[in-house]
Amino acid sequence: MMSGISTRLILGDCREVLKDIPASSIDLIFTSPPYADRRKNTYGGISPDHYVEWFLPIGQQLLRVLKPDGTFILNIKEKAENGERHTYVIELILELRKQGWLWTEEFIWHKKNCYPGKWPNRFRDAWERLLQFNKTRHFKMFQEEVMVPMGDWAEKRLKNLSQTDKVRDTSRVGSGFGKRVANWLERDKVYPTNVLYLATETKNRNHSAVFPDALPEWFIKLFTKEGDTVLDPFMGSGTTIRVAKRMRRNGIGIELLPKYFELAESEIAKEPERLL
Amino acid sequence: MMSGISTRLILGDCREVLKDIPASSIDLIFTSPPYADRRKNTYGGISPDHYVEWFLPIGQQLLRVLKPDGTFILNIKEKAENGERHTYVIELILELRKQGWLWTEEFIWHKKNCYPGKWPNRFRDAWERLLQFNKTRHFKMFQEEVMVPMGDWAEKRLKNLSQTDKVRDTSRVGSGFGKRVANWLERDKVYPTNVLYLATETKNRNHSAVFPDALPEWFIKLFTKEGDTVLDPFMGSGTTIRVAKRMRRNGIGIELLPKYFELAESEIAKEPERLL
DNA sequence: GTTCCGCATGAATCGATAG
DNA sequence: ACTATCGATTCATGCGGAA
Repeated sequence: MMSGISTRLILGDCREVLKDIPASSIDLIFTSPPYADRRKNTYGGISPDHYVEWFLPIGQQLLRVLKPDGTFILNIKEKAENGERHTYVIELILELRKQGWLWTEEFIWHKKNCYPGKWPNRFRDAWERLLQFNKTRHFKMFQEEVMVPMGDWAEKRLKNLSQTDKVRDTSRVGSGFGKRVANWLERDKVYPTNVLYLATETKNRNHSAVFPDALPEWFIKLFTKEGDTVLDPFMGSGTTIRVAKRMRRNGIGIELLPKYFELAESEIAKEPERLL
Repeated sequence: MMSGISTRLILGDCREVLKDIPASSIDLIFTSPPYADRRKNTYGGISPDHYVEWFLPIGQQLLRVLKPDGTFILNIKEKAENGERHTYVIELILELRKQGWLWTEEFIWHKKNCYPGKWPNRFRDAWERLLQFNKTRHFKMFQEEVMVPMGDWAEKRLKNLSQTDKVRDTSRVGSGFGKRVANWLERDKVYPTNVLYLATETKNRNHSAVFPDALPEWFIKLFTKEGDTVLDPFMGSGTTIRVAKRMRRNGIGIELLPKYFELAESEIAKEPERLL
């Protein structure tokens, strides 16, 4: 094939389909399972009280198919029920750890424009969890790929290096100190934090996506290189796999409902790969 | 008493002191307990593995002293250890529910300026949890008190004003157009979300763990009225109780260490109550 | 009076080194 | 092997002095 990458879309129940995927073959799993996206009737309508036991066999398969240095990002948010936040998400974290997953980090998606509404006992929910799990402590991470422009601080002050930083740097033993300072002086980008402040954009598409392209894009940049493989076992309308294709990553998307599967197929077909 | 409100500061271990506080007498508990293994030289550094069992007796007392329609806000963040996020905070949530607490909501404090640093496997941590617990589903909440002056759309409307209009507006003080702009600013208030985007406090160098006044202030406005009572069992340098005094709420602050107790005393003494 | 700039310093985390 | 200590890394903010 010219492009060198492949995009596989599979119609079916990921509890079964995942069994056919080879072990240690996936670099990044990025997914937003039902309930995070309110698809209540999918998968027979999982009740919150049975969510953990429903998810665990899937977690086991994901653990199998992920490469040792790969990463699993789970986008999820518990619903409020009877005036309380339900506990199935935090229970799931504890159970996935028992399965062998490392709970490496919890990123926050801070939604710029969240769903409107008003309730007597709570405000609008403007954030979701992006739980990071890994198989080992030494996973691939390409931090430079997601650096962001420096804040007002340096833009206004012409990238001044504080005296403290100079002293701290000078005090370190060994060679290479001058080079490091030079790098600092010319730097205009900084590493991001574990909070992603993104809008939930719905424009330019005729359906409402669960999350904006920028969300999977950020994690694909951070945890994979071109030619790596991204898996989304709950593909939905195909955002993750479509973005993966655009970024020249191999994609495997699994979706149970024909309606979503066909939508994803057509959306992904339309998406061109980025030029080399 | 002229002021009509009282501020009680108690030097001692809250595990003991709380027993002397009458049942159902507190409207709001806002506290930031020592984080596991932090402030070792001060609180003796509770180890992560024993954090839950250390906190539970305190949770029991807090449940007793809180009014049925009162609220308990717990500011906390788990540390990273051996490359993983520790689970003691989410375990604490589960255990507090077993104690009878309702886990009503989880607010996020998105820190504008988080601690710097770089590691091979994670980014800077820019958020903390503000866990909301209640005794009943029908608690006091004064949402109008924390409405934010400008929503996104109002902000955009102001930005869309031409520069000429802005100049004309400032040059014609009291003109009809100027009043309308002022009205936009005053009138277009929207309810906030469950994410608070605030900077940490860096000016107060006497205590290592100060959150900005705006943090307790927001929750005091949201969950209490003038004359209500606010409790902070881990007072530290006294931010919560000082803000409560300024806002004409009764305050009860408990602190174990004489050093912080005296600091809190002097800071709170300096703080004037807001005029009626 | 503003604006600008120098500077110290944080509820951090990891890896290496030492006991 | 396991724990305790230490050095290295990093950046937004507010204060105070200067222009």
